[in-house]
Amino acid sequence: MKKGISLNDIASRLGVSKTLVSLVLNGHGDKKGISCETQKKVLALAKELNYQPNQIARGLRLGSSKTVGLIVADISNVFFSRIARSIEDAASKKGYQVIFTSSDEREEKEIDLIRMLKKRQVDGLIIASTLSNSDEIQKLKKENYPFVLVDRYYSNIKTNYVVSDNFTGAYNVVEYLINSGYRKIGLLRISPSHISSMNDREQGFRSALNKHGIRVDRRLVRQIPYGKIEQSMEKEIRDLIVSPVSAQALFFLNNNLTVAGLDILNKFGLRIPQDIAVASFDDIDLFKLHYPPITAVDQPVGEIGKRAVEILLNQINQKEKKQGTEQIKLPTELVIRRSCSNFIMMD
Amino acid sequence: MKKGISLNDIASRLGVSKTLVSLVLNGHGDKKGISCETQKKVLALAKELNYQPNQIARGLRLGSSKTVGLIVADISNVFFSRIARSIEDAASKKGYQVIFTSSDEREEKEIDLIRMLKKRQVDGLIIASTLSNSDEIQKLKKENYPFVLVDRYYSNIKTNYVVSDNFTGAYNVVEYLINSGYRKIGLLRISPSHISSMNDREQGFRSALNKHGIRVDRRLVRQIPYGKIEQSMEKEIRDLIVSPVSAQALFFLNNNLTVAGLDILNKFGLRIPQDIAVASFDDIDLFKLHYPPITAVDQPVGEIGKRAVEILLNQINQKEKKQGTEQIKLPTELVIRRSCSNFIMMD
DNA sequence: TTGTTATTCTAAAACGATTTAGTAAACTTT
DNA sequence: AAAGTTTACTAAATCGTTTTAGAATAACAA
Repeated sequence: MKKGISLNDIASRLGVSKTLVSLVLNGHGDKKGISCETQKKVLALAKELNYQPNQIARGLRLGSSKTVGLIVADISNVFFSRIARSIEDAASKKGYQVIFTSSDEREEKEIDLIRMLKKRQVDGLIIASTLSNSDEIQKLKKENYPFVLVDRYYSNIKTNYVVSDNFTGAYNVVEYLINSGYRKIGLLRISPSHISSMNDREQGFRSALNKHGIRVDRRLVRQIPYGKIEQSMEKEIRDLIVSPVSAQALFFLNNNLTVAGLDILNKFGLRIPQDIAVASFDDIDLFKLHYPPITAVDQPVGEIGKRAVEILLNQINQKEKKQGTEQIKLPTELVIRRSCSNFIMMD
Repeated sequence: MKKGISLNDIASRLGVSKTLVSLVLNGHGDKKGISCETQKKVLALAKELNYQPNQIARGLRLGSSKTVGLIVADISNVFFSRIARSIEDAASKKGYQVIFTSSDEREEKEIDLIRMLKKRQVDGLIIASTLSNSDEIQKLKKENYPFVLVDRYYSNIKTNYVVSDNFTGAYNVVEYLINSGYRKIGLLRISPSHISSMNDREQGFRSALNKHGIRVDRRLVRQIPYGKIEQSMEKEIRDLIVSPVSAQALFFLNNNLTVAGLDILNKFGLRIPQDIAVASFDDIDLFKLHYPPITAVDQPVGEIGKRAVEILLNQINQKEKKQGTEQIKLPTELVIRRSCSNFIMMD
């Protein structure tokens, strides 16, 4: 492979120093009193040779790679890929590129990825963290390494984070279900149990039930391990619909669960909402087109990414001054469709 | 922010040269005759200080960043995010990380991204290229810069590529439609017209019609600009169903088109397949769960990513020897569901 | 002539690793 | 004891930038 053109190549061809070339190309020519003529020559040759500065060398010297790392559970999950997209857009507007990685909701893998990305000198991290033990995040904080959590946060550490208001989002949809006449609402969530978004949603669920004087039947709350959704869903749903549990409605805590759940309901020949109502956290295309369309809580995905980048770049660029952290909870939107129509006003 | 531990830090604490430290940590200690004792000391201290080599410095010296760049139309599109995921997995197994970027199907943006990634010294590129003019790709080839095209290729240049067998995939589904009794089949594809995957699919469509003695009515073939799918779909479908065009079936050439199309069909109150049949290239979750489930051509997404990485890393690691290129067309699978049941054997 | 001040440019260090080409000391051989 | 061989290590160059500190020349004033 042809090696690229370097500052040295330009300098030696023109018989000047590479200092001069660097100065000119970085626009410091006038300030540093490089003659107009010389500047023109340099610029012309740089253009002719299509000089592209080596960002690795530049990064080494400047101590910044103009790169941020992103760690999510799975980049092929719509929710994360949409966040990723908005992160890419926001970052590239500021001259940063993004390295995407997937932790598969596995703690060791996430820790490895953090290390890997630090070795690569990314200037900061955006993490949808899956750690039960937040030591690694503590460490980042202690080192004053720039990072922002998204989707999930740790209530015991004060860090930057940008998440949806999961509690309220869940509260609202459950309240809506209750108002539609449902009492026995099954909840399907992802384990492990330390993912804050899942917990907040579950709390929203519990809180709405309490508020309306409905006791939470623990048999109505089901945990499904990430990575085993397809395998476990059938059993969980069976357990939920069987008497005496007899769930009248199912609330799935993310889009993966809902998709898997719909598949099983379909397989069981259960009609929505006549036989069982369905609501989902996370709104995706499918829910709009599904028959019947599925009621869902829409998260402000684009905004999450955008804000996360904003905060991260801020922290990166003022790394010296130790500054405060930002905690952001963005409102969700309840998109009412036809998967949990009122018992009475059925259409 | 605390700066990381460098070779020098370790060396000076132990009163040895950084050469020695580097040698030991890279496992060349024995070969270079470093005493066992000294090696132990070095390893111990490196561990204690949690030394992590600076990959940027390493990359500069070694001329390789252990990073590959990926350019797709839109990372938030399921098709691409799934490819991306398989690329990430395959690459990370070999110690490479991936920088993901989205071109939005815009040529200038793609060219910018190629330049950007080269400046960043990525060791190679994987591109779902949207260029009408393949000069930029030619250039890469001439420079012997390692790259692999995915999803789309250029028939006028011999490059590495990994794509689905789009022609056959389309041919088969169209033949299936014909055998199911449909004659007037509308085609909805993405413009611009130089995307090879779209063209090959269209050719497969035309070829199947010809084979069965059906003349291709040009009014049945519709181009929809990328980025204006939502806006254009309504008009295009209206034009397709109106007499005398009167399409009996619609074949959408990618998942975005299908999703938008289903939305419009639903809006028009058209029943599938009673009023109109539907088939899609690209199979996604939604089609399985849609009512009725949509017949689709499934692409071997995971395999595309895996093979692309394989070929790319091969080229990277034998960059000296100029080698041949690999052209790979992977078979697709026709997933028959209920969106284009036979006119006669309707269920 | 000498000293001062611009003007225009450059040498060299630095970033942190790898690697080539050694060196110094100890030990072996004859 | 001289020569050769091991053993255990290191100095310095290198990758391609940026940046500090300063040099060389010319122009000007005294």
